[in-house]
Amino acid sequence: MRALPSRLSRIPAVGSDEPMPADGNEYNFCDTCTFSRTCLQSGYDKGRLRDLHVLIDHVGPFREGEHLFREGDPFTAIAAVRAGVVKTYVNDADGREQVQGFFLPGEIVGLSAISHDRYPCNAVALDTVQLCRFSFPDIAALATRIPSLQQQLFRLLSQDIGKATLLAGNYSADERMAAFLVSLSRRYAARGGNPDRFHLVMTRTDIANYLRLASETVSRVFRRFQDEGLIQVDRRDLRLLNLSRLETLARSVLRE
Amino acid sequence: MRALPSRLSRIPAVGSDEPMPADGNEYNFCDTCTFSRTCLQSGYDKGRLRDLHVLIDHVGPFREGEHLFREGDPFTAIAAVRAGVVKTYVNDADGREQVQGFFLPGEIVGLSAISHDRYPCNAVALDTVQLCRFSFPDIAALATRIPSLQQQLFRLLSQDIGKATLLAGNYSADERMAAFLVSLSRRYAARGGNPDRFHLVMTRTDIANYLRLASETVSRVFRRFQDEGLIQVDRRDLRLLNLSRLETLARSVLRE
DNA sequence: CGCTAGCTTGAAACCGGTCAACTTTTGTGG
DNA sequence: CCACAAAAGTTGACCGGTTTCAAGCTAGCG
Repeated sequence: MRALPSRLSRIPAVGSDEPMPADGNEYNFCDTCTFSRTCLQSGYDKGRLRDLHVLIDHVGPFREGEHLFREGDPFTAIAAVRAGVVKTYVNDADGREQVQGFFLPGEIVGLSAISHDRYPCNAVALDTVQLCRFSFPDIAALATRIPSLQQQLFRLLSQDIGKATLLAGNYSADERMAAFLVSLSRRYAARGGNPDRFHLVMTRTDIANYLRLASETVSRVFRRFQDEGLIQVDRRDLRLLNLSRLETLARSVLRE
Repeated sequence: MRALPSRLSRIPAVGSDEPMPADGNEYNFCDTCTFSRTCLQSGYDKGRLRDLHVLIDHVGPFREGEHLFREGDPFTAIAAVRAGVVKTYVNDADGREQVQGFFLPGEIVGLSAISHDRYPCNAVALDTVQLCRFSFPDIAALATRIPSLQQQLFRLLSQDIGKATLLAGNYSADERMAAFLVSLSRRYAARGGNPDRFHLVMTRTDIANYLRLASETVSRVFRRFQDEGLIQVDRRDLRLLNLSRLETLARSVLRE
């Protein structure tokens, strides 16, 4: 678990549900907030930056197992993960859990809810989670005045269509697992982490439910990958020993 | 195959690639254009309606087997299907075709391209296809002035995330087929067609590639559904004899 | 007529799921 | 700190749905 940036130290203490008060004098954009980063890159004037910033509620921490929202809750906001990992899932007809995605710091949760007025899935914290929460109606309204913000929203939504398409293919257990590991590796690396050594915050069952495999299969593939020298697993700690071979395996899933 | 509305008779003849000239005097919104319909419903003033309309290129017809765009083509426009059926697909590493979707009249093709500057898939006409083509940069710019248009775009994108998630589950061949048939039925019905009798424009292989099954499996399930009195198939002509049982089968896939 | 693409049907193989037993880890309370 | 229980993970044996392979069928078309 990486340490939080110092500017986040003013976040309300554990258990508090209150949004962070907007600070008119000192800007406290968080590094992980995709919107903020995008807008900063685009070189916006202070006024509009302030417009964006006042929409952001810094909420958290949520502790392991706490729900950010549940299926059927009225949809009001999307959220950028600032710290921790979020899992979204639904329960199918037989009560089985179908994991829809894992969201690492910097990634946006709740986009699939936009077309409804209620969340279509549950979101739960897998460890200690901090969020930037945006009122969606407000940010959409602001987007009408900031074209690049609108564009960013379109891009985020469109990207998620592509992601959702990935695991829809009928790939083998090996291909799925390799793609999962490569994807995690790249996403951690994109946030400054180590691309070939990280900690799995999710259980084997979570991974299985995400990849549409049985948890036993996940165990067996981990085992075999280790025997073949591709990875080294010690409980949740993972080392990717042969990233290029994993990428080859994942190639067809990730479409490269 | 349904007859085209009369107002489409002025469309350029077969083989022409030219967009339909914008007609300043007489509005010729097509019934199938989702954007136009939405904006009409929202009760917009004539001026803005005109703004939207001048963005629309009426293109076509494309004949069976003709490509609307190919993977890697520069992305410029999304398109509403006005008539006919479009199939989108990619070729995976082994050269196998992976069908991503079928688009009936009124549906939008190309949304997943927004996050890139190139189309991430191929789109081909399965029969004679007419399109309304929108320059995406232009329509996004217009959306900054028409909030409900922006909202409509957000909703369309978000819906596609949900759709893509549907077939990602590990469902049985029966569930997949039932969901496919029910979905087609509803989409035809939404456009004034018969919900329990329609023509499949796609081959068994297309269906199989879409549902991630072998084409033999599609054949066998069709057979069994017919033996069980659920449907009646004669080549591509299909009757749904027991829609409610099909819906029950499809329930877990369609999440109801 | 015969060719071809699309489709159907049967038999066998296989991948992954299910079931069951067991081990390891984690958490809790005395 | 230990005892105990519950959760998570591993491993093996078996089973079943789908795919694969192979052969034959049908409709459409030159």
